[in-house]
Amino acid sequence: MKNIRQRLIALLKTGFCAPKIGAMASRIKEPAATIHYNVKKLESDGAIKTYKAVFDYKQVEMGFCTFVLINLSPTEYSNPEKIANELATFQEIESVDVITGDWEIIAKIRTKDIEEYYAFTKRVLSRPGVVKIRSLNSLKQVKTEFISL
Amino acid sequence: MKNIRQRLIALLKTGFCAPKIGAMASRIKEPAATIHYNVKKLESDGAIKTYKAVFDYKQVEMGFCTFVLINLSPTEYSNPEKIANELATFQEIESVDVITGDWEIIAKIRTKDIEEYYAFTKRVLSRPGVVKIRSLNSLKQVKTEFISL
DNA sequence: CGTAAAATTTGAATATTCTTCAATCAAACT
DNA sequence: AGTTTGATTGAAGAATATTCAAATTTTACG
Repeated sequence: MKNIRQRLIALLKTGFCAPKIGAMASRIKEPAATIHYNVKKLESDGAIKTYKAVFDYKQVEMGFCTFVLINLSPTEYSNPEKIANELATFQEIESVDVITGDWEIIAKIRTKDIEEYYAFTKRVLSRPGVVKIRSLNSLKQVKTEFISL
Repeated sequence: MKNIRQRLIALLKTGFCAPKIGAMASRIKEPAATIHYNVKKLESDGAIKTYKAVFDYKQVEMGFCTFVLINLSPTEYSNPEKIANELATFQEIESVDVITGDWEIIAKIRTKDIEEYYAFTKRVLSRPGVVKIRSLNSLKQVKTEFISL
């Protein structure tokens, strides 16, 4: 057993998928060549970033989900995207947004369990520029990535 | 011109994609039949929910992104999932979670612009059981669905 | 341990689906 | 109206996925 499963999950999480031209063609009752043309156009316009899989994250070691609100130090206010971009590099982070209101950044984080989450906060969230964080822990994931669970 | 584009976006947002067996096979240097077997296993285990496209949402009329924190009335505390499930039915809602802390639910919402968002709040978020909401507006989307933008 | 059953891996044949292309049609602009 | 650009289409060809039976590995259990 070569543990191919874990490597496939890593690949499918962000890519290695393709549109089903024929299935869409029959769904909307247009010729496949027409669908093909329109999909290629979406791609070349840059409107489509990637094709990927959505998982039942509990089954693939990413079942613990937390939203983290982050306050930056005043020195970072001129460029909140710097820290946002740093956070975005971690594969545990599903999303990062710079936001309005009492907090500067919101990040959505997926780990296996609370222990891994604790390790992640120590490793990643404790960094210069981050002065305060608040964790909102997901008790129940009802919908993710537009997919109801 | 049949405006096929919009219909394709709607389909690709939640499905109508498939894994690229051959590309993954060469990437991790294993036979295509092996990759095929493992992917089908992930699917039959229910670990994979769907294959879908991720968009540059600004280009597809979903550029305005808001996180909404929701307080429920005490009568809903016994079953926060009821309202969470109701919210999940709307295609504007990317994610819904029941959470710990000062708020019961967090939802991520995508609309074309602030006007559409305002209409959405009036139409959807103003409902029995929801007693208070706070909107955190995204100023800059750095990463979504594990994809850096 | 040892053995049987179950699960996984694999190459090669087959089946399915995508992609291309030249022709046609529609829209936009002078 | 005429010209250019963009969109649609059927059919041929190219590429990719799927199946299957055999070999191998892992797991379960006596």
